[in-house]
Amino acid sequence: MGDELRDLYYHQPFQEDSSSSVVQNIHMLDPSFMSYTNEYLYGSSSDYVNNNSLGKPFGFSSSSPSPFSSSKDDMIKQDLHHVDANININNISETPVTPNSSVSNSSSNEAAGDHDDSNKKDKQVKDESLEDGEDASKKENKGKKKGEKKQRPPKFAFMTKSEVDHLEDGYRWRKYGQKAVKNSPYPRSYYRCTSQKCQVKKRVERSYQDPSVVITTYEGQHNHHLPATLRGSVARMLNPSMLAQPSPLMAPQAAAFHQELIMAQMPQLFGHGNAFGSPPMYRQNLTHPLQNHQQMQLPPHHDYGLLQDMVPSMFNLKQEP
DNA sequence: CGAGTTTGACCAGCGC
DNA sequence: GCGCTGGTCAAACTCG
Repeated sequence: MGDELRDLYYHQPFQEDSSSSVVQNIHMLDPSFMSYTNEYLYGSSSDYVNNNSLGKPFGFSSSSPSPFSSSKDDMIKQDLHHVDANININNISETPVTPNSSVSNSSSNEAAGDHDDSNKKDKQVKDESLEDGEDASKKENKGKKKGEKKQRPPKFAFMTKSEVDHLEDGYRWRKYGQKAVKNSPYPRSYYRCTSQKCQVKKRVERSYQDPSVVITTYEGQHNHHLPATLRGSVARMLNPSMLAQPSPLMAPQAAAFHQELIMAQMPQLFGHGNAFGSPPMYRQNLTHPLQNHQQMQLPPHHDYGLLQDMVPSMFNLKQEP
């Protein structure tokens, strides 16, 4: 538990720059989200996997126990998470809470309490074998030793207020499954990166308690570049303040998903009737505002030539062959 | 026609 | 052992 909690980060991709009307808009959009973020946060994405897979919100404070706590142990677990998260916040005072997203992260060396792990490890074995073209492996892996522990890719989860379920992040994903989430009217979708040899997966589900919140969990790291076209459009589009380099305090996995978090903010930029577009427009297709970026009113002092240089360097953080 | 989505079936782990 | 659940597979389908 301790190790994974050390990897918990709160990161704010936006500078609190009053010159940016965009940022101001974000704060005005959902003033309640600060308290939401502070209240609902688990210590790690693996915690999210364990607890939220049962349809619970991303986290509960001890003062607001989950209505879906089915046992005393669950309640205790939630209290522990809350306490640990607070400790971590105190340790990382320079990384303020994101106004509309909370981030959690865990390493592959997950705590012993992650009872869901072994299940997924076996699945991973199955996937890897299939990739090698061993048709019979699917059956063979059934006989794997029970106690055998396999390394899992790092997981990284965050919540985003968004009207779209699947947030555009520059990568291409193929949906490979959808499951109903217990105690939630909203299904969970499973995506896999379409790039060959890239094992990154992500799960997307909507919080049952606050349907405007999308919970995205990533597993693994991309071993390839972003598609060039998307990279370019994103670079031209984003406010430089959003593209601040990941905090040196961030874990590698967190840094790797920094861009994802930024992109996750974009519905906030475009989806609430501000200068960039109306909510239905965004709901329809996230790329619309990107394509219409010429119409944006950009803060006068920002150097967008520099910006375009910043983006690839930031994205390069994701590459870890 | 290829790429992506849908959806029912299947599998493994866990708790009782 | 059984039922429940999360995760994945894969055939059928849709879309551009």
